[in-house]
Amino acid sequence: MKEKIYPSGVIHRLSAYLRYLVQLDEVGRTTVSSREISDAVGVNSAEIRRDLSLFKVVGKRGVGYNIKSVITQFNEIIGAQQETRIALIGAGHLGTAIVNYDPLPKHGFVISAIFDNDPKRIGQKVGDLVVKDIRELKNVVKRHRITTAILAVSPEAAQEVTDLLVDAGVKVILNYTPVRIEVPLGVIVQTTDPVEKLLHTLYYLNRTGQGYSAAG
Amino acid sequence: MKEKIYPSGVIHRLSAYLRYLVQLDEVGRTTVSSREISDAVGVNSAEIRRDLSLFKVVGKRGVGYNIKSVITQFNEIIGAQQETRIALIGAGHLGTAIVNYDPLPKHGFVISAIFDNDPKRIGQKVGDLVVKDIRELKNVVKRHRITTAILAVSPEAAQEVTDLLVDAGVKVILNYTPVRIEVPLGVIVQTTDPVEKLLHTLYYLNRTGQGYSAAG
DNA sequence: TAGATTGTTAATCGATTAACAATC
DNA sequence: TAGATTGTTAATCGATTAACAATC
Repeated sequence: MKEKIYPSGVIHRLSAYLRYLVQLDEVGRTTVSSREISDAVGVNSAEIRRDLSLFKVVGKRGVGYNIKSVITQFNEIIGAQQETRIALIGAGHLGTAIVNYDPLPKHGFVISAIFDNDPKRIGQKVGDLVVKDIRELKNVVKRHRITTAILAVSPEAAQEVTDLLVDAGVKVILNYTPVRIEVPLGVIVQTTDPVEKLLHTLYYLNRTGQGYSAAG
Repeated sequence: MKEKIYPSGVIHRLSAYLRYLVQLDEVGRTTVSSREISDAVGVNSAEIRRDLSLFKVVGKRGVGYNIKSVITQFNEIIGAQQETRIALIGAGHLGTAIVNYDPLPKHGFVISAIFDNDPKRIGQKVGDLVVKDIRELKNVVKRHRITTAILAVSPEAAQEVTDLLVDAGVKVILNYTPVRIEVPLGVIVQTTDPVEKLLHTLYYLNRTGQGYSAAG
């Protein structure tokens, strides 16, 4: 671990750039300018060039950056070169929507197993997967060496399931429930909450008639 | 509009504080210290006090802040005192999950109408609402004076539906599709994308064995 | 060449934090 | 009073931006 760890802000922007570049690559584009990325993700073009330069990503003056090359370098920086296997907990409406969310595989994220505790759901198919009993969680997670989980269960069950995940060795939890979950040091939690986003946006709606566009 | 418009970072933290305070209020707590908020939302306690002080929110030394009072003041600052009516577009799995997401009403966000273009879904009930034909969008939005929409349609339909929303007069769009949508100046878009969050988290997972917890 | 866009500097601005007197 | 926590200062650190020479 001699590598420098960059601040959260930079990595956040990097993720946004990567997300956009993969979209461009998909439609067959080969180069892109910092100006164009700026328009798409809402970050100042000078800052984008500075970010890229920080990671030793170089472009061609007068032309722009090579999309495929930047994608490769970004994936290396983030550590997303190989597949990341994910356990999805909760086979309800949200869970089903996540399984069918096609940008995930495009970025190397694969839902490897889906769990629920409802007997009516266990054994049912969701996408290509059969819903497993939550009691099989630890075994399956260990066997498939899964380190990442998406939590799409009821708020009441959130902490209990989190404890199971931690016990099974999961290191990253993307939390789609509205509650804050407690995890030991060493486990990363990311909470996705529409309420915070709506509140944030509401403020600007009420203060300005002006356009304001946020990427994240 | 003589009021000062605060930077995005501050408002983002404010939304996170509010989210947490409402949770505390629900379980009957009356006061909270900056230290406790800090532990919950992952922001330095000095920064929290500085933020509150910026908005003229005062606490009691040795005691902390009065939760109900802070909630009221925050709602005023954000402009969330009264109900915000929301149009939900897309009655699939994600749309259904959003309708049933109970923190929304707790913060004054009410799903007033739900739309789809699939004849099999139109007329069906989702929660307490009957799914309406997307062609009724403009009429309903105008009649209910709806200014906010949540977009939970397929990526292919995203831009087309966005244009309808803009035409109907919607000012805020919470975008749950994986595509970037184009809107005119004056319309605010917030994109919620699990891919960016996963990429961001993956970086820290690969660089540190250390705990790292992000609130937003 | 002419036009476009990078890579980098230098200056500014805002965010973050530790520390502690004030005071409940 | 003793303990706790605010409110605020002062110092630091990192993010942001404009500008433009370099160069494709």
